[in-house]
Amino acid sequence: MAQKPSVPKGTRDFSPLEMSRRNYIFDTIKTVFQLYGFQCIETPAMENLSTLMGKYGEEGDKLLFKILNSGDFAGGVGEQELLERNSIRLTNLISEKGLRYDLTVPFARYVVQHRNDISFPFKRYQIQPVWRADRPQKGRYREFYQCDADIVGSDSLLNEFELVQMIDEVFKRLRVNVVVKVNNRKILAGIAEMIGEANRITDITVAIDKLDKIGLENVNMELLEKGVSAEAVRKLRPILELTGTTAEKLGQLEKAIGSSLVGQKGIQEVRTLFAYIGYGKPEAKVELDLTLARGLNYYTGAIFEVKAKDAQIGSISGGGRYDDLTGIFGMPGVSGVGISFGADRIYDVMTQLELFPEEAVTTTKVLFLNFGKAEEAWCLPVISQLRGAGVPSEIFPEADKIKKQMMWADRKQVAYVVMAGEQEIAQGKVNLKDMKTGDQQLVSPEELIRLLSDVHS
RNA sequence: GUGGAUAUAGCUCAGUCGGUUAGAGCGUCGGAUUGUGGUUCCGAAGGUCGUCGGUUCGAGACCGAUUAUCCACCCCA
Repeated sequence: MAQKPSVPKGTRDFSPLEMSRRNYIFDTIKTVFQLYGFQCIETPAMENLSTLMGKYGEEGDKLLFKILNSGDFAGGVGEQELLERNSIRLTNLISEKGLRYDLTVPFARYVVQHRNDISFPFKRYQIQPVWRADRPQKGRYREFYQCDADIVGSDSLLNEFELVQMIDEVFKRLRVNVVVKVNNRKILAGIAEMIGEANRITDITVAIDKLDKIGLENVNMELLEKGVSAEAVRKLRPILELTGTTAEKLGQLEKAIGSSLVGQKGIQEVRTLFAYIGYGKPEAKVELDLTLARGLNYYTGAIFEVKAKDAQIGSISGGGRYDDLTGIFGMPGVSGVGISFGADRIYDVMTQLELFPEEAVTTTKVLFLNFGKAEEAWCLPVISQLRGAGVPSEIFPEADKIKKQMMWADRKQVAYVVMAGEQEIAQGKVNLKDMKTGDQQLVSPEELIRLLSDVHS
């Protein structure tokens, strides 16, 4: 046997069924984005490496897919560099482009590059694949889609609120039960400041992010290992153990870190956001989670994360505010806030919970069986009329056995089959079969068009 | 980058202590039924047991290497 073909690891094919379901998710997200006034843009799959490198930390750089220069890419490499075997230097010589790692950095580049054509605040959405060279595992791919919505050029917390509303709306429409977790980097900074470890904020946030996964004791151990003082760990403990309503948590937190300026600002922001949320009355549970940290280091204000209640798959959506993302591209002082829906994980959750409605499958509505040349000639004008009326219709291209044609219709999940053979045509009618119930009725072509273009669609 | 597991038909997997000719279910194809699918019955096709080497009279099974895949960690959507 020939070698079995395959796709690169972490990548996937999508069948017609999978695609109609994926499009159901994409369409829902797109509709909600547009409902809130976001406009669509696209950026290239590849970016200059100079745009991407250094934006995702040292780890991130390793996870970038690099594209080999075209032509004689080894031509410019000297003996010296080859002998050195320094991968990073060598990479710079033979690759100057990479596949995008997320949609936020290309968007920042876009904003800087097109600043004269954009009127701020700029609300954009973008639904495109991104690539990461990490090791795939459950719910984790090397090629996956992100659905991002960001607002840049506005500091208002109304934007944060709008994003929470959109999260709520999207998951309401998809019928996925979620918890929206909210936190604020400024509060985390305040905490770090108060326990006397202000410059260890990254280590601290990364560690406490794991709280619900590995427990308090392990978090403390990790903090100590990273060199955070025992005194600081002791001080941190009561803050991590805060309970109660959001207002109660904030009250206690204020006592604990109120003397930190940045901490106080954070508390204020969260209060304002929750006040807005109070007006919006979202269906999903929105809660303040002080242990929510999120990895991306560019967040400076609010951070969001969405988890599916009934499935264990990690976060299916997340985002936050970044005060100065465009600064690295030479455009300081532009604040942005955004969210990203992980369509692939949402798909996995919905599959697991069987949440896809039947209508999510897009297929032919009616198939005309093929009885031969004479019947074809009679059917084709009827099919044209159906299509004209917006009914997805087709005729089986071969005059195969009826059984075979029926089987094909069944597998394609066609809703109706029309049989117009010699008998029916003699009466000027067709036999319409409902594939779900098996019922058949003899109708005229006019009735057929009326029936199929009717309510059902 | 670190650790663990797996690899047998298109798919999911069984294969006992190393012993004759490699097993099932599902799927595919054909037929029962030349104008009726999703249910039933009958039949058929489909395998270099991931690859290379070793142990042995004998290897799908044991050992080594290699490749691929999956899972977990790190990190993340």
